[in-house]
Amino acid sequence: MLNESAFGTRGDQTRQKLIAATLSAIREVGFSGLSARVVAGVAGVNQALIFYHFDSMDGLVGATCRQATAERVAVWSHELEQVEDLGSLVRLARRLHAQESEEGNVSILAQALAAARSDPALASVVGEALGLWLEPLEATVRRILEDTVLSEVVSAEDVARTVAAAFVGMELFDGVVPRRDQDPFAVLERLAVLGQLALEPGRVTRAAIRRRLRSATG
Amino acid sequence: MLNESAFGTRGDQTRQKLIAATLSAIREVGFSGLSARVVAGVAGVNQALIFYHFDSMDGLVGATCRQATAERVAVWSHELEQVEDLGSLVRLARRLHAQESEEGNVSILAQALAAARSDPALASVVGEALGLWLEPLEATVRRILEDTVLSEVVSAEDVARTVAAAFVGMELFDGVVPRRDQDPFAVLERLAVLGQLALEPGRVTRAAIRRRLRSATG
DNA sequence: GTCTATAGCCGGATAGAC
DNA sequence: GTCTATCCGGCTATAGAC
Repeated sequence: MLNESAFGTRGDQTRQKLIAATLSAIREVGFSGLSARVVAGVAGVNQALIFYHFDSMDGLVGATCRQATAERVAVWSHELEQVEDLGSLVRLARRLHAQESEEGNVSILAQALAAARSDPALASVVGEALGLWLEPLEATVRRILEDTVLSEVVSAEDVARTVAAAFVGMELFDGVVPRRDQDPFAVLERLAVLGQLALEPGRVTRAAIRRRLRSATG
Repeated sequence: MLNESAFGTRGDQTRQKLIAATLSAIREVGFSGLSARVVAGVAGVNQALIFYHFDSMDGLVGATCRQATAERVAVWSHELEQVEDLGSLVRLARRLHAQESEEGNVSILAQALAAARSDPALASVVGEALGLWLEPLEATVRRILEDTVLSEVVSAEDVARTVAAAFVGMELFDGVVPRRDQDPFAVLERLAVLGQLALEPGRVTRAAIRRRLRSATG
């Protein structure tokens, strides 16, 4: 390797080890229990290297958030592109929830989101990360809304935002509120069936919606 | 005052001051920045009193969570009882979001929820607090679903849980993802109009739903 | 019940040898 | 780039006078 900028240099390996260790550390001790000592311990490297490579703990957490999100989005955005109707979206959400929450990834995002409420620096990083998710989701929502009465009632952007927020909220509820039924997405899946039914041409007409909206928005 | 167990004793005043101070402290420095010194400073009492009255910081946070939630629920459950249809529920949610998020209360709940993911003791307290919200909400949802086709498709409990989760998620998104439009609830309000329309008797029949559900749930 | 003082720990971060 | 050693500050929690 004559090129020094190639990947795989020792320093680069350390950086990657630290980022990976940060993720496992959050999974184990949570956002609040995170510390330079814990991360270094998990990574098996010296604690001082965190500050050499990332300047501060905030720097490390930010880098981890960026990279981890980009990786997860890369995996799922491809699947998101195949989705053409509401039912498929809910089924995808169900799979995403099942897999990612087993790995603890959604929980990490949720915790970062909560911590960001009182940490402007983290807020900008998390905002960026969330944008990575919202972009492909918005495209999918736009496709689903296309040619339905909904498209003239709400914007794909607003809906995508609401869907993502609900998804994160459901993740937060897991493990705190005991759940009798096995899967929160079962509810949504059944509602999606009804939604799709209602969206069918002729069932609810554009004229009826316009009339109702006019009288509702006094 | 001959009765020692009456409210208003000095110790009781201190306890209340500490709980109130904990709330303001979380609003100012966030869950992560919370400490005995900060709370005592805000309350204007001695730091050691926290441990005298609440044993530990966890004890203080737990007591605060319990009391603050009970107060908020008491205020809103009355309004929740008046709600009879989807549109009213969304409008109430909008007002609740506007008022409570100005005071930072929902954000506190969201942060507690996130922190609870890696703190079993906090998780049980927060779970209890969330239950206080879910109970009146579930009753309201049950009333809304009554006599609609939805009532045989989903349970009020599941829907209440999903609605609450979405609400908390939207609160978390605030301040992290920049929002172009003024109010996330505007989307829901318009969707509610459509939903109410679709629920009208005759529009989507029970028979149609059963048929569709059977073919969807392969 | 409330105060002062302090023990004891763990956190982020740095200096400087290698 | 990596290591050892260390500073310093903030944290929870307690002991003991009042």
